[in-house]
Amino acid sequence: MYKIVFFGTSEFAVPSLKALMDDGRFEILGVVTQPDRPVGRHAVLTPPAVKLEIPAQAGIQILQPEKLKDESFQTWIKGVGPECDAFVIISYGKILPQWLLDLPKHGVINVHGSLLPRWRGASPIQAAIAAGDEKSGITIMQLDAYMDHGSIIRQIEEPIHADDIGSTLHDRLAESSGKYLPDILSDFLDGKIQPREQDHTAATYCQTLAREDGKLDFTKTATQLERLIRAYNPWPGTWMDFDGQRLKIISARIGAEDNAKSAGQKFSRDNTPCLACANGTILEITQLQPEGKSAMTGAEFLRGKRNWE
RNA sequence: CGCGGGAUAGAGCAGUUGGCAGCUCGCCAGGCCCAUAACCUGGAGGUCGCCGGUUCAAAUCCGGCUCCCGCAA
Repeated sequence: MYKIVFFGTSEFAVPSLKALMDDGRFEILGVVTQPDRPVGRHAVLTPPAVKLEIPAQAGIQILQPEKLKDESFQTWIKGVGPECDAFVIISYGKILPQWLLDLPKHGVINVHGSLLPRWRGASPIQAAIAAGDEKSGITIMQLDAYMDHGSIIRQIEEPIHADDIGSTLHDRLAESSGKYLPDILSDFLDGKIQPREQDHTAATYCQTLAREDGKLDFTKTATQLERLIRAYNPWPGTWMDFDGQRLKIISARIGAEDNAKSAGQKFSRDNTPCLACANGTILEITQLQPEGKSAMTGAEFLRGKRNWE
């Protein structure tokens, strides 16, 4: 049995953790995840998704160090690390320092949500949809000292559909990871797979996203914005200013062009609120959400808001 | 007790000097039309989130409560 320690925090890591827990080839000596954080409107202290997946009777040790330098964590990881075949890190949320990468026998294995070297960084799924990529996928790789830079063990492609939003692609990639990771990890540890170095000249990068990044810029084309709206749904979401408030745009489609409209102009067509974008391209808003209100369709929005045009 | 918006017909919203509850849709019936998601006529559908208070009279003023949501984290 291979001994591993699992580092992971968010939903993306859950299918992989479950797959490894259920697989007799692996013994999980511990799960390292972020501390419980205040979440939501009333800042309720909430455990990370990964922690919630671990049944109490599994007897798996859970560690939630605030910092990797915490003395108790260091003592534990340095004790258990050298007997590990590998650490598996998926969506953990911290950069692992070199001393930690050096602990396990075969290093640290990472799953990244893109086909590296494309989309290194913190938001590969949103970046792929926003860029109009036709396919995405997961990369199982060795972690080295640079971000998403290590040698590739294996990649699994996943097509991006025209109606994919951030969460749907996220979920498929997470499932894909859970489905393939155990076998690939096992083969790698058996020495059956020789990792290959990335083509670093082909690397592209994406940033950590914040809510501000979701502000729609109507000097872009409707095609670009429609992709962005899907990519950023549900996180970080896209929005525009209207009536002194923030209007979240949940979904939209591309309408027939109209060169008489100027970029950013609001109008309606067939009971659907529309926005003019670059070069006369038109975005038809199908679903949106005003501040303080629940999500509604574009037609519903127009019934109450007479000042859209 | 982090800041803020909201709850009125099936949906989206108006409605404060307190005085019979409205609009745009949808729905039902009928009409017009070759036809229609278009147009015309009529109709059904509300304990105005809940509890209490003030008043001759409360959607509206006062107090308490529940739920939904935007921001922030």
